[in-house]
Amino acid sequence: MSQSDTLTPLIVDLAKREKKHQVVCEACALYRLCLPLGLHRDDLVVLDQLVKRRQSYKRKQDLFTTNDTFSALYVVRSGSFKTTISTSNGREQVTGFYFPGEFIGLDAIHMPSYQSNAIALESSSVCALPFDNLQQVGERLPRLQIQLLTRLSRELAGDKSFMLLLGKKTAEEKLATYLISLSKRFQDRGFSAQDFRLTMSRNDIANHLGLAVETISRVLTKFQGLGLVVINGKDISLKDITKMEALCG
Amino acid sequence: MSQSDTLTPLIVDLAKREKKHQVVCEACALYRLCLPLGLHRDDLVVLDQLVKRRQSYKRKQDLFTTNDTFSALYVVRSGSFKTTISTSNGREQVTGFYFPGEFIGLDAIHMPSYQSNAIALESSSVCALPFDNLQQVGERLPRLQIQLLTRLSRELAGDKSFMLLLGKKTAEEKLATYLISLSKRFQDRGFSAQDFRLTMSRNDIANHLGLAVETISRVLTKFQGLGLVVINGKDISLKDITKMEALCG
DNA sequence: CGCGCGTTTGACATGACTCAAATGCTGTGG
DNA sequence: CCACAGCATTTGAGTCATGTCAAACGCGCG
Repeated sequence: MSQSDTLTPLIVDLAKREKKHQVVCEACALYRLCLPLGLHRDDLVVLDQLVKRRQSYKRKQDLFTTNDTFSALYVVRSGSFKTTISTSNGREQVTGFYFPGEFIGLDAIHMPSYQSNAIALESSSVCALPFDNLQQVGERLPRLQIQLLTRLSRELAGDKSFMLLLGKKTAEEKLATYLISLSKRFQDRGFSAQDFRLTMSRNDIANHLGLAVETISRVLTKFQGLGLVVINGKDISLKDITKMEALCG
Repeated sequence: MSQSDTLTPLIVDLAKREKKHQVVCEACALYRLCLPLGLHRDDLVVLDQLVKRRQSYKRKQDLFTTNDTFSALYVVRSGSFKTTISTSNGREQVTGFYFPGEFIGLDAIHMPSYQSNAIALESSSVCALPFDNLQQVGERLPRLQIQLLTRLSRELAGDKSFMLLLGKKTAEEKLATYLISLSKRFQDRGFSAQDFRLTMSRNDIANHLGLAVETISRVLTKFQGLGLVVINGKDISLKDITKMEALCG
């Protein structure tokens, strides 16, 4: 079966999407970071058909909640999200933060329901990749599957080194590591590695790093005292990234 | 291209393997737990051709080390392994334990090199899945790719809830959670959920849970005092799994 | 059988937590 | 546009869970 059989209706569809400002993958600002990377042009057309674009969420709104039936993976398009899980008695752990181009929901693949809660930290939007289709389409697009494998593997590796942070690092090392990690991620996304905005609350940071809010506050003021950072509310400026990296342990 | 083109030489090859006691996947005791699950019979023949069986390792021997070039995924066939990563200044974190049927190396997919160290805890053996081939073959066997996605996703979900343990649980809750988790894994593998052997040292357990060895010792004796467990060196017997689950927090 | 490592037990130290209170910021309604 | 309410952040003081250090014990391997 040739792919061009299905091509004509698709092009019409894509045109419709353009009208609704639903930028096709190829034209998306995240193109370089997102799923399509490594896909052929024909593959992209198929992917474009699959993606549900521009779902918007405002601050504190749930993208999904534990036990919601698993239906789609999400790619952050703008803004940021946090994911959390909880103990039976209600203690909560922030398991990750997600920025544009990053995937949310990878830990629920082939589970009946999501394994965590995903909450917007600010006004944000995502592309949804309905997983049923993704799987069918994936069988025709091996490169798509490989992209998924790569993403999963990368997040897994990240979580392993986060275990090292949680298990073996001091409060200062944790915060330094966290700031450096954010800095790198923003840099990868084409933003400043030095100046950025902490869209999550101090509470979220503390929770994520396994610390108390007060400790975050104290360490941040200490870092500021050392001239390592300048802090202005949610805005932070890393004044000596090299020295900060040395503090990561 | 029909698959039977390649079938005849394969059958000869499989016969050779049988002679060398290299049990084909279909006849393997781990069949139910391992990769082949969900594959069709024809697929299995292809997979069998790919797998390098019966690589043996003795206690403390490395399966791979950080920065070794990534070449294969491994499935534990017998025995057990731990994986570790380290800070630049030499502190080490045990990131996981692996038992028969479980995959090692998933965090290195599409990386140039392994991201961790994998070390045998006892005399153990693995099946190696060379990844170059796996990828090629995967393009012809979507079900294999899906198995891989599922495995990765499951390990990711496990690591997320391990973050909850490291970040938010007390020493007692950590150890209780750990013991229950082992119990479940052994049960899944057809072994007793009550009596099993801790193949890893107290040090490894402590390290993994973000605690000191002494703390493990103390909590274990406390659990024994409460009649929750009976401990005999590396052998442990869970005397009240329900009560232990209640301690998991 | 003995050596050495792994484990247990005890005493003490401390990093980070908890509680408390002051201060600052943000979004909302009049 | 301002003022206030309510939440987030900071700072300070005291406590505690778990770590560190030290020493005895015992099991398993050669």
